[in-house]
Amino acid sequence: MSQVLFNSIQQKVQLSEIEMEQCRGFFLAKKLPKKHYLLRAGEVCAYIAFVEQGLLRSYTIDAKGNEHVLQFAPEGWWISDNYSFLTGEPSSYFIDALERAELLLLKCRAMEEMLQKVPKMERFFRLLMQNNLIAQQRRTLGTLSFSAEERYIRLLNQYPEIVQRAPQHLIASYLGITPETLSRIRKKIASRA
Amino acid sequence: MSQVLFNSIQQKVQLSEIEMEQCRGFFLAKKLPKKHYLLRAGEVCAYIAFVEQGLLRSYTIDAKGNEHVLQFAPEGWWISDNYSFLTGEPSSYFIDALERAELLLLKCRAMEEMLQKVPKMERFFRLLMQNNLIAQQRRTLGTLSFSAEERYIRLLNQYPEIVQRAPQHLIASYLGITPETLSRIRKKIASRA
DNA sequence: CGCGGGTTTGATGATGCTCAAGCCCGGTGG
DNA sequence: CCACCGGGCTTGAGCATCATCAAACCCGCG
Repeated sequence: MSQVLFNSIQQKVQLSEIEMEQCRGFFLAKKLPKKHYLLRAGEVCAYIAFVEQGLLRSYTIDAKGNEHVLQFAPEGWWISDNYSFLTGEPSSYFIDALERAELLLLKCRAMEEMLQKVPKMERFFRLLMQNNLIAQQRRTLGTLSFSAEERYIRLLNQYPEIVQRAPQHLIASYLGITPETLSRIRKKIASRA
Repeated sequence: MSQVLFNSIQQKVQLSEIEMEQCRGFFLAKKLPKKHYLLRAGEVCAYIAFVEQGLLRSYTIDAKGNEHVLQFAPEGWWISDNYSFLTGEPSSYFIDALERAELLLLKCRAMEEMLQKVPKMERFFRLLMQNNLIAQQRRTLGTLSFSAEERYIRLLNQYPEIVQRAPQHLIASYLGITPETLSRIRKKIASRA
């Protein structure tokens, strides 16, 4: 099993060598070139993806035609549309590669089989989802409590590498502001420093 | 085991009579009068609470002294501070009762034992967390995509009973707007109807 | 070398906040 | 039973933040 994935799992549950080996078979390696899509709105999200290398993002396009970045996923992160994956309903999200990426895909069926065979993975995914939920709640509160500038600074502090690697207008979209506003915020911060 | 809890679990996993019976023992019944607290910021969140009856809410007070409602929890919902519960760190949330409530509490230790004894519950909590995550992501996108008025109307459609039961200034706080703004929005909507 | 996407800059405007005051209503004490 | 108190909701005026629209600029790439 890949070292990156191994570490990610080992942080939350202890798997034996054998269990690790058993898990390996359920994942499907995939390379995704820059700008290529893993998922498009309208399709059913067939897999949960673990990012070994590269940078992905998920986003949606709302009724007014505006794009909103939901998530960035660099190495060591998972990305998918949980709703579509769980229910089998068509997704309303897009997932694409901002940098060429190497992924480990887990299809729905394969995941179920893995959870049967290695029950500890049920616990792993429970903890994964729980941690994602905690982070998402923080983000929600952040958008309620803080100004655009404060949110940008918080993002800079928490995920500097993402701010580095993603183009600025996508950072703006993630923060829920326009590219113009982000540009002005950066100017203002720079003038203070 | 309580009927409400039974239904909530049965929606996600199939438990036998015996398993249900086994689970029951791990929960602790508690009545919480109106305005009483289940958790205060600074304390460690000792339990996950299932709401059998009544209405709870979690909120935080930010650095500027503003209150932000994170969640409402009527019958059939779970509420806690996942972060504090998982890590044992002090919480930064308050949880209190907007209506007198009947709860089933699950302490950390008891939860672990239950997961040992009834492994299906690990799956249940995984699905619970996953669904909460989906809902939370929707909320985040909602605050990015929609105006205050649109968000209020969406809340009205999705959770009319919560809008009914919670005081207006808490609804405003949940939506991330001031009570004044919500009042004006309601006036505007009424004048259209 | 020129094209084009992304970023910057400027001017204007809308949405929602702040502060202040009045109102409505339910609960409490006289 | 009534008077009063107080919290929550409403209303208004002025203001801050951020969006919109338009134009210029920058720079990597074909």
